[in-house]
Amino acid sequence: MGDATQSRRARLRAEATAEIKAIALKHMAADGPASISLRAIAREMGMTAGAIYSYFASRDDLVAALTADVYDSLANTLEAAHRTAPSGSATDKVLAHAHAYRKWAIANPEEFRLVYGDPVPGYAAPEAGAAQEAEHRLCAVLLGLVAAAWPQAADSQAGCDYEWSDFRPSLASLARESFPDLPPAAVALCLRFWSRMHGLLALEVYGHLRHMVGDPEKLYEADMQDLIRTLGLAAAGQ
Amino acid sequence: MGDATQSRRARLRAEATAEIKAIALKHMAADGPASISLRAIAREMGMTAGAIYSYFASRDDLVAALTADVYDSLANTLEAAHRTAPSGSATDKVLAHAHAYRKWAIANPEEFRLVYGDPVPGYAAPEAGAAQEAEHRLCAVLLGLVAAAWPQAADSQAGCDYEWSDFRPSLASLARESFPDLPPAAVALCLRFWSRMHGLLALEVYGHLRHMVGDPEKLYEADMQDLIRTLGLAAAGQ
DNA sequence: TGTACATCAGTGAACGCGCGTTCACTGATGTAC
DNA sequence: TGTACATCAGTGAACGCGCGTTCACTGATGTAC
Repeated sequence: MGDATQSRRARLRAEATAEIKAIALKHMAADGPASISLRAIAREMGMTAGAIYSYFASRDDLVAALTADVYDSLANTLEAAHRTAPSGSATDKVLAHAHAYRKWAIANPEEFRLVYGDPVPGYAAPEAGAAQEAEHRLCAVLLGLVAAAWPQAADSQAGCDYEWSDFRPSLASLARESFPDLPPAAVALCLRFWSRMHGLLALEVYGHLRHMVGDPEKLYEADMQDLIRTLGLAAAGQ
Repeated sequence: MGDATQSRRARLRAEATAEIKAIALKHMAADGPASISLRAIAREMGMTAGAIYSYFASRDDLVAALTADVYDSLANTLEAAHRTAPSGSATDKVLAHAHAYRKWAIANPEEFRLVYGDPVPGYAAPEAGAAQEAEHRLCAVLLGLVAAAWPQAADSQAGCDYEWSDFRPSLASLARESFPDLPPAAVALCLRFWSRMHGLLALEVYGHLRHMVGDPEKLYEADMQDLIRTLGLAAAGQ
């Protein structure tokens, strides 16, 4: 490990790898996930097509790395939002999460599409891997949020009858282990919270709000305020 | 117009055209919108690639026809639901709309993706066309729904401040012409209702609920009941 | 009813293209002594 | 510090493939008289 020198090669390698990924995402943003092409990336980098194979063993490898990166970045973003919420109140945590999620999605629409949109054609995602692990982290963050809100929100969910068997074992066991006091209805609320953010973000990212509304953020904020209110949480300013 | 005989050719032509579209959608379901290929369609129909050009002038033409069909089918479905709702009550209309929308999306996931997911690579949608007209019809149905519910739902939206200028002119004028009594906050509610259905449906169609929940329909129903409740509408059974 | 002509769905071969991937190679960078 | 060797990013040519699209053609179906 002859530090400074060897890490020069390593650094160049890391930079090139990052550039390949960045260009792949850029192309995806323009034309959908099908347009990720090793040859096009190489062209843009001023390299020969074959040179990419110094960095990724195949196109599928690149897509897998991309996917893992994106899940990781999203999970980090949301965990950070949870940690740095202005106060510990459930309302603040929910709003911080919602803001962070939207900010990430709007700043990185390609990433959002890669994870939540159509699959890359011809790419078969590995059954278990970094993506599954990150999905786990995302669920954990959402469950933490609902757990914080549940003491105040439980009443508003009184009419919802759920059993643990309504959920897949992996989600049910995650919930029961991390938050033993939470009932199944709280897990349902967690998924509905997620979908509520997702609906507005997906419409915005895919351009369906463009012809409807000038400031999608305002609509998103209003919906989140409505959520806070109907859950019976304390208003934001305390 | 030598009826029976000439319409034989016309019928065969219509059947072949429909088959081309059906196969295109089927391929899209398997591999995303990028996988719509004239050659693959011709192969599956036992024809030569060039034969497709008897029915569509180009691949873009096929995609445009597909998109128009899908928008039309969705608009027809939702308009029918509005017309045949069990009673005229706002609650019944909202639930009928929500059911019809989900039923359509789950029965036709390819269609849902074509409209709400990634674009077909290399396809530039025409600026004005059947798609825009159908989108208009969809907005009109949603506005009708909110108009029916507004007398009861207005109170729950008291905190929402909207101006007409918050919306794009096309949407604002559609709302003001069709329902002159509706305030801007009702249009916002309309978009939020749409996005609320969309969130759960998009997650389900794209497979993100598969690892979470056994019966996504139950979650969707629960969310719609919650919506009804928080809007202050009368419960479903009257 | 029969014949001459028009229509037009479908053929088969060809075009040029961009793709992922392989392979023998070059040459600069880094390592060991 | 200098030399011999190893590593490895990148080259350039080639492969086979599927694609959209064009084009001159054939032959069955439909039309007009």
